[in-house]
Amino acid sequence: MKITSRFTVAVHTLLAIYVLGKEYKMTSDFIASSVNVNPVVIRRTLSSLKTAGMIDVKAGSGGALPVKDVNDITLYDIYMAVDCVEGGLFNFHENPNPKCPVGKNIHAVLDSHLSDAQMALENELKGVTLANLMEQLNLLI
Amino acid sequence: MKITSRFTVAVHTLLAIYVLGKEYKMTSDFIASSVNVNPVVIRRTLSSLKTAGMIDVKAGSGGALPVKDVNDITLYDIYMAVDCVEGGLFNFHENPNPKCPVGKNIHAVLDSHLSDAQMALENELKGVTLANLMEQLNLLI
DNA sequence: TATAGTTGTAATCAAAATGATTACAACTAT
DNA sequence: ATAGTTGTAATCATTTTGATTACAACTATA
Repeated sequence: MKITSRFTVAVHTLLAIYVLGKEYKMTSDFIASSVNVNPVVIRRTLSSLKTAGMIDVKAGSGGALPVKDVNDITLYDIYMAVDCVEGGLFNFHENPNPKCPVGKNIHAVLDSHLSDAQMALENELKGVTLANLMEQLNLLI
Repeated sequence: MKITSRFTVAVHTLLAIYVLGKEYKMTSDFIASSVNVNPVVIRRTLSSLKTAGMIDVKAGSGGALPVKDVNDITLYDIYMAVDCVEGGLFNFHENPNPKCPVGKNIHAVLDSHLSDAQMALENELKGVTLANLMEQLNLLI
């Protein structure tokens, strides 16, 4: 299986807010039409990003506003904000047989390698900031 | 979401075959009781591993046998053999709005970074061989 | 060659996760 | 007071997963 699209939706949402926020009021409806998903999906995303301290949203008045500096938001931060891989990236079969020498030790043998692989992925995400993405984006607009 | 347990099941299966194969006949039933899943799940796993050229299984006579050298099987090879992330590790929202400057360019901006992250994970898996795992396992048995 | 023990695979099922959608209360600016 | 929002619960359909049943096909061997 794959990592939930909540992640790319959240990145898209932040880019929209930071890039278009001065020109438009960034309501969930507006963002939803850029991302092309249901506005409720965006409201949930905004809620996560707000909890993570990246943006501000107020019920009633509406419109999301940037809070954090673009250099202080990495892809990893966003990935964490929307709970992509709670409890580890890899699924593990539940009850290996403890009476079998392999079943008994499979976790001891495998866990650290899986964790290393997950960390490698996450470190890569830590190396990309929203500022980087905006820089790339501005060259294309 | 997470990477399917087919992967850890396959690693467990190979370890069982390579470590216990001299002592026992490695039928799907036998392996299933070590992994603690349904024998059919193991037969499907064996089928994938056979297609990848790692083991041999014959209908009728039964019992899986090692084919490849343990130094020539990495965690990445196993991960590929059981199709963990066909079509990319990350889900992407399907139809970003091409009329929006962000929607239009979100793929151009994001794809390479996601691909880099996936490659970082996979490179880590390439660095671990079945020989490494067996070495660790033998210290514990 | 008949048989017992396997594998290969299709079909079905239940469970879990995901995202879509509806609905509506609560809030805020004007 | 109102219009436009957000926040969130509830429901739904879809997809994916792994479990399970069932059975044909195959092989060694008695």
